Amino acid sequence: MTREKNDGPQGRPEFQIFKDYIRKKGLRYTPEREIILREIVNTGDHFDVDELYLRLRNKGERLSKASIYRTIPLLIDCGLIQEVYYEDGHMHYEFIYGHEHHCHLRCLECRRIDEFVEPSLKKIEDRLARKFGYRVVGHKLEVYGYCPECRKKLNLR
Amino acid sequence: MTREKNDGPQGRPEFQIFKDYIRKKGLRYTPEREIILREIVNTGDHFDVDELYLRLRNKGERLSKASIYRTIPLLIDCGLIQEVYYEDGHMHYEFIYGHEHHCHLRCLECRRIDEFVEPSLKKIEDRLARKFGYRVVGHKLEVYGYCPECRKKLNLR
DNA sequence: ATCATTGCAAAAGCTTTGCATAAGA
DNA sequence: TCTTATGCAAAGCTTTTGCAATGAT
Repeated sequence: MTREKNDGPQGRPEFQIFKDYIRKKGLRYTPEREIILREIVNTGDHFDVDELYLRLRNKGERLSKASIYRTIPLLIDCGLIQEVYYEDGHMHYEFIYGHEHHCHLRCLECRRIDEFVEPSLKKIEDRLARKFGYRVVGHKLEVYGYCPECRKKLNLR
Repeated sequence: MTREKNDGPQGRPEFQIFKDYIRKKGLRYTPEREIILREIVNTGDHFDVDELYLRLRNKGERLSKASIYRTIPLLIDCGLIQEVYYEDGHMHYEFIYGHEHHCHLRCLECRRIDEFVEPSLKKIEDRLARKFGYRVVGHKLEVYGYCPECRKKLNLR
């Protein structure tokens, strides 16, 4: 019986990736680290430290914010999450493993965020790599403006 | 005799734009505000608060960091500068007035930043506007990877 | 038995703010 | 004269860090 992507929380590849990363670095796979990753995997979206901390607290988990701050660089380093943007005085992160690479469209008024896939960026990357001699590994595109609702509300074109 | 773009510092349109903005808002055009804008215009590139503050101090200008922090939102609001990215624990800004809209290509190793113009993003904006019903006003694209020098140094493809 | 990790509280660093004084308009 | 702006220092926040205790391997 082969393990599938949704074969129970611990069967998800994210946990194996994290474990392998931790072991390879000679670190330790602790309950706290697993709890943090599980919460990120389960809610599978954007998050920030404070919000993640409160969510875990409300579920009765007892762990410190310091542990979250110390775990985040590890999760970034093994490619499970990434920084998305800095706003309201703190960083916002996003769970990316297994998600098709996407970009963000954000409303400047209500802060709603839509996601979109833009395949042509691959070509742009290639062109830049050639033109500047870079080894390109990724990009972040954020398009901003006003969402349909706020456009109406603000009487914009 | 018509005023040209480089007809002395005070003849540059940036100052007029800032003055008009200040007046329109019922604020006051102070020496401190002008000194800050002049430094940004003259160095015409990326900057952060601390660096700008030290540069002005070294030139013998006596003004406080608080004034810089209070002036920045005004300069953003009238479109003379913009936030570029948050790194090393603080925000980085960029002087944009009169600069062709460009995107950034950054080296993850040495932090070098190259700029490039990518006209196809206009089409992407239009497509998104139609598809999501947004009124799109701008975008930020950052492509990252390793510059030619660091590629060699790190032995990357 | 080792040595990394945790929680806590303190420290650090950037940014904001309260207040008395200065100074545009 | 009336208000806004400035400088300073304190406060506010997020994030980092030192340390003793804990726990993974």
